[in-house]
Amino acid sequence: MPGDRRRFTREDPDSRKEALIRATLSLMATRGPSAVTVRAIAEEAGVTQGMIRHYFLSKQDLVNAAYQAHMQAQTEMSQATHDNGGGNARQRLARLVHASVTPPVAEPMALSLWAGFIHMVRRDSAMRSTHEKTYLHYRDLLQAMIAAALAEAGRMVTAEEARSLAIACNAVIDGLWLEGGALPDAFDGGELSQIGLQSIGAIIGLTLTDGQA
Amino acid sequence: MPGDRRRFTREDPDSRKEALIRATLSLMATRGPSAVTVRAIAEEAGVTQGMIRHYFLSKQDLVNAAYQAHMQAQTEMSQATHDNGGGNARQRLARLVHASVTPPVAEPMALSLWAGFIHMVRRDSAMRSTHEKTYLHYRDLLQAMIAAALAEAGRMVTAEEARSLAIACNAVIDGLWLEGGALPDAFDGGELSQIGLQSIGAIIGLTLTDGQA
DNA sequence: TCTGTAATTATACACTTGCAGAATTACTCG
DNA sequence: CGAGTAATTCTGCAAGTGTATAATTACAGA
Repeated sequence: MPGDRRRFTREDPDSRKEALIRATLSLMATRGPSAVTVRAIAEEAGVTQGMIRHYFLSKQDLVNAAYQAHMQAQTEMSQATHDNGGGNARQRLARLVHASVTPPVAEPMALSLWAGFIHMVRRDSAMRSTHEKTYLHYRDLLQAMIAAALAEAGRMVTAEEARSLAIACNAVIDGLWLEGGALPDAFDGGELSQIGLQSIGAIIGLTLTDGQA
Repeated sequence: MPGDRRRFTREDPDSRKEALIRATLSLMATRGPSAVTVRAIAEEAGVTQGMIRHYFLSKQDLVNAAYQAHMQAQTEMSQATHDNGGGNARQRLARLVHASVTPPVAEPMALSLWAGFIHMVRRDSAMRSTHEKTYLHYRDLLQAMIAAALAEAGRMVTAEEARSLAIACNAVIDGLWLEGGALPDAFDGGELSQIGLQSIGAIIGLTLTDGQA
């Protein structure tokens, strides 16, 4: 009998891919890597499982695409924070730090995603390359902003010093991001941001907390 | 015919459990959560899969036990660093920081383990409780040592200040631990330790790097 | 040495997994 | 309107999963 087959409409290939990627990320974040099955992805995306291999070479290929999409989105979020608005270099650095340890960048789901992907990153060279590129891109951005803020205050630093400072500040940010994501209830609202600004200020020798609470 | 069945010797229950736990951790660290199957665990431990349910209620029960064993080992490692040797509070703090961002605490496998467990931690309340306890234990230790080092230098801080400093220093340590584990080849030997000591020194306002390279 | 028993192995089962290909349907173009 | 085609659904499959239980074996104590 006709009609017992599920109705469907043809959609734009890009929007179908995007739906599958979104479904993959959602499952990975909320229920972990073990829940990322072709059937679960398809259900979450509102299609049948055949679509995965129709639009991607394999499930792993879809997962890789999802990872890249996630990393790109994260990069663009921090980039936007960096570009937007005026102020001097010191104020822009403060904004970047603040944005990096508060939602939507720092949230439990982002941490879950990161954890879910990290062991694939170690084995898959394409994912590893994406990973390193994203990480170093962020750190370079941070290093440039630190150097600019210091120059603004009349302090010139060597590239080597700037690198060390960037690694240190990046560690503070990553650490707070990690702790906020792992124990979301252990910190007051704004506490992590406040601590981040103070510590990074202390490390580079500038005050970043004026204008804050 | 007799003899086509695999030979075995009866072993101490504790050593069998330990072997299964070690196998679980090894698989989780090297090949990720998806590789942690009853058959793989059994092979790694040199037994047949029946042993898992003979010594544990379920595979999940074994995984929980492995997580607890790992966390306890990590705690004991930092505890040992803290207790050992003399020196003043400032020097002991420096040793703790150094130990926390160098092997065997900070290494790629430890990061993989952490990532593999973290999404289970979110759902399983027993694991979550272990997680929080371990984390807060370490942070309290750090906070006490920071307060002691400051007191030694004649600076008294309120509990609130000490808490903030401990969170910040913990973030530096976690961040360096994370970066060292995620990109093991991106840093020179001793670089992370050096950066950690300098940054934490800057945050709390003490010099921790004398006697270092 | 022999027997009892618990440790260990081996086998079976129901279920899930990723993947492949056939069947069907919605839309495009003449 | 009617045919072609590609998107989508559907069904099946071999391999792998955790668990349950039966079959065997090593060892302790009489």
